Amino acid sequence: MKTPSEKSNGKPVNRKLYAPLAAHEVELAQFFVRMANILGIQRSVAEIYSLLYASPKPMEFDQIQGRLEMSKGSVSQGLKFLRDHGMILAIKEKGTKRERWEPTPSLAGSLVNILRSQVLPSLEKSKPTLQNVLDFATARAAAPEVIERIARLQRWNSRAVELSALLLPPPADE
Amino acid sequence: MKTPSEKSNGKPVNRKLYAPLAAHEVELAQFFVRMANILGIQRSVAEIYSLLYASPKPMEFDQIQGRLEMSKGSVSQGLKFLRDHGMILAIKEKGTKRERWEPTPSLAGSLVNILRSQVLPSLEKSKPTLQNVLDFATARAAAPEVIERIARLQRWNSRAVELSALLLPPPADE
DNA sequence: GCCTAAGTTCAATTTTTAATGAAAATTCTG
DNA sequence: CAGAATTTTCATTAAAAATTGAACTTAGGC
Repeated sequence: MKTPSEKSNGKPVNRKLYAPLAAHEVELAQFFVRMANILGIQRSVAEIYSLLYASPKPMEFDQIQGRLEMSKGSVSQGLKFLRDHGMILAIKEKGTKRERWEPTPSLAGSLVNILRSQVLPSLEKSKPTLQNVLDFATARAAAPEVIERIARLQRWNSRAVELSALLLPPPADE
Repeated sequence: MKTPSEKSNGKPVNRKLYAPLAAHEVELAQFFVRMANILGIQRSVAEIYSLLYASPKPMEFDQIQGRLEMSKGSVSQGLKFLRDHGMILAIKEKGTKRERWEPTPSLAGSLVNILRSQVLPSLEKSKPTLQNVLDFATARAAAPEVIERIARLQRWNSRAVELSALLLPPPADE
């Protein structure tokens, strides 16, 4: 007969196998969640990153899932996001199957990656939109002050795109 | 007998009284909604601002509600947000009861106000949190590299707060 | 000072976004 | 290359956020 700590396949359930978060881990997560909110990044991603950030050694999938009591799906998606944005690195030891994860050394670099992917696309997408608006408004003979306002917006947006591209240059390789 | 365009109090319903949005107004709203997303501001607020921005003259409550086909509650809350962040100004003409609204001349100033209220508080709230984390971690004799990471985070945060306070100074009066 | 028009508030509802977990896909390992 | 272990995918569910509208409040006109 199976104990409650076993699934039908005999594999032990994660619950209770991993230590609950320590006080400093909880507070650090609060910090990262706040920062993530500003950037429009979801809580689960911030929690994963925070855990890795406070860990003295790289962590593997099941540890992350167990200590955060989070679903497999969320861990998988969270790690994917962090990987895609260059925020974590895989440490692959020979002889082991599972990968282990740690934060990339440069948090600054990670931030730049995030900003580039979260903010720049919106700015760039706006260029043609604003040109359209200006064309429309001109064609309909809108009030001159309105046309001037829109033109100002367009100049702003262009400068913002240029500035961002300068501050957030794409990585040389990849 | 009442027509369908009248309510029981005899006051005409707004529907059909106001022109639907023109193409350039729709596209401009898309632009402002995108920018609002970056800043974590809701769609309805962006739409109201956009409408005022594209209007050659100040607009009153009912016009805004009618042209955007938006509820009274949303218009009221949206105008409150825009007012509170110095993004719109009330034009009060003598002899009229209703106020009319227009965007403040300086969009740059408005942006600064938004950033100050949306971003700064998170940065500032983090200062004590990070100090706590550091204290906790030290007390538990966490790994030195973890302590170093957290200390670095704390220095970053402090500098971010200082820099923000510098770039986004509070208005002199009010 | 009453009455009505104008605007605000907030509980209920709708919409949007994030998390879950079972099934599918992939990847080592023997 | 079979088979198990690990991870990913994605339809479903749950949670969070935004919107609505009716009741309430406030401000002006008479």
